Amino acid sequence: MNIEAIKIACSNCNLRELCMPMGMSNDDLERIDELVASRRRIKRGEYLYQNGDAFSSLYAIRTGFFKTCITTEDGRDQVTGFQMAGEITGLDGIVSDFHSCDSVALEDAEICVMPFDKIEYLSREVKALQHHVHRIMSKEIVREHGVMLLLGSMRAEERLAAFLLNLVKRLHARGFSRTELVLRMTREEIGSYLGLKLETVSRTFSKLSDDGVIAVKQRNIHILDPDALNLIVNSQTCA
Amino acid sequence: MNIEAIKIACSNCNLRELCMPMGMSNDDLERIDELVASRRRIKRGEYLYQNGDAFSSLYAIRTGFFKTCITTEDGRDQVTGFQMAGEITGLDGIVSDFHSCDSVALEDAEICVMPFDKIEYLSREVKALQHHVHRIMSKEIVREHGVMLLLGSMRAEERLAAFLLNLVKRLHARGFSRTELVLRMTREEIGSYLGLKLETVSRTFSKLSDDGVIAVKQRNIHILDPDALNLIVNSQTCA
DNA sequence: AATAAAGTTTGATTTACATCAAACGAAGCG
DNA sequence: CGCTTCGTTTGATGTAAATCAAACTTTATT
Repeated sequence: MNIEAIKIACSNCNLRELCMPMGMSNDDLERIDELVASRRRIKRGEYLYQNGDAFSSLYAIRTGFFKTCITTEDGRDQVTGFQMAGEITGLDGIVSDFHSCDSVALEDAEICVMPFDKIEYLSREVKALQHHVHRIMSKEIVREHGVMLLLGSMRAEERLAAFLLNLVKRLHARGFSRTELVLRMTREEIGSYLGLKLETVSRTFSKLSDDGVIAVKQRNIHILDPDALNLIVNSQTCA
Repeated sequence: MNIEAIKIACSNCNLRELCMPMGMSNDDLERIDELVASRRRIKRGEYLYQNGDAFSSLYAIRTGFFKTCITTEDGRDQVTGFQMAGEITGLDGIVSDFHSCDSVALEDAEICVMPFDKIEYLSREVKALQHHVHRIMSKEIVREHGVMLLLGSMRAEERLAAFLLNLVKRLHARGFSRTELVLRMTREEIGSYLGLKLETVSRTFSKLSDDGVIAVKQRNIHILDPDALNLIVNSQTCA
């Protein structure tokens, strides 16, 4: 085993518990290491994949931050998600063998390329991996249900509160603060994800700031009153 | 092989091409028949599964029409999808072993129960089934991307037009008319799915009807001008 | 068949967010 | 370093859809 092999082994990766199944035998762990064919560095603003690209692999994010978005013929644009270290992207390509959205790096990033035929091959051999793949896809479906609830029935302030709570929760699971976060995306990208215009996002940040719920310094957000933020999400004003 | 066995065999099912992988050997086809543990009849208004129920199976719809919806603590309700014959429901339960939404029959229905451990077992043996399961989940993810676009950036008229076109497309794939459809859901359920209030849905139906694009008689919809309907979806007025 | 309940339509009014507009601040570039 | 570009904030105004309300239609119940 040479240095290169050590470098790209999932079994040594500190993100393993986020993107790989847990509780496997050493034997299985070794096999899983075969999954990652290569690593790739993506600079800020570059595409990991684009709508129309042939689908070949899923990607595990090692470092950096991505957005996925769909663009329609008539120029409409919708951010469908934000992905961070330890998360998997590319699932949209499986159904048709072509990607149907764009994945863009919002900061310099490094990803692990996992050829999907390898994933399917190993999934047939390693039950834990098979179930893990199923869980990842189901998790994405459930996440999108939540976004539908947000877009379908929440007001601007609720949407932004839910968004911030979701981000900080995921960051906390990665060892970051429960109350401090740095936004990697613009107000416009937040707005696209939340079905709002950037002015509304900006105004809503100001409102939450005025109310003493959060402190906003550019893209640095400090959650001053987590309970208040939770309350905003879990109780529509009108009921 | 007795009569009962014939009755519940996927290999004889006229919906096979919709919910099962194609191009399998007879050998594999026979094994797939093991998937369906039982059939279940669901009356209109009854739950197929509910939020909090233990997850054990995916369900293939043989006849009837379902909605899935999530309900929050504060009483908000969001319809996340409508499912018809040949479609699979229950995917939300995989990630946590519990269902996170409700599935409700909108008309008397019959479904095939496919225990998920059987699916995983057979997926390890039959490549075509494995890939089929992956494609079904990816397809659901891509569908939800479309709903996010709809909820995030379309106006009421565009949303309803997109909704009708999607329904009629799926119905046509099942041998029904390209221009006539019967809505199985209320205006309120349509509104919940589309992020609109029932009054807005009703008004938008009236508008499309006044414009001669569709004819509305209660829940019977006749698409008079499919091109106009397409145009409504594919060109936002303001650009 | 009578009555109640559920669902739908249409009108009047309100409102949350979009749009238009301008100024300001931060960051990238020659 | 100054200039340009990009992103953000804030204000004034407009509008699509929500809300409130009432009449009407269809479907369920006794």
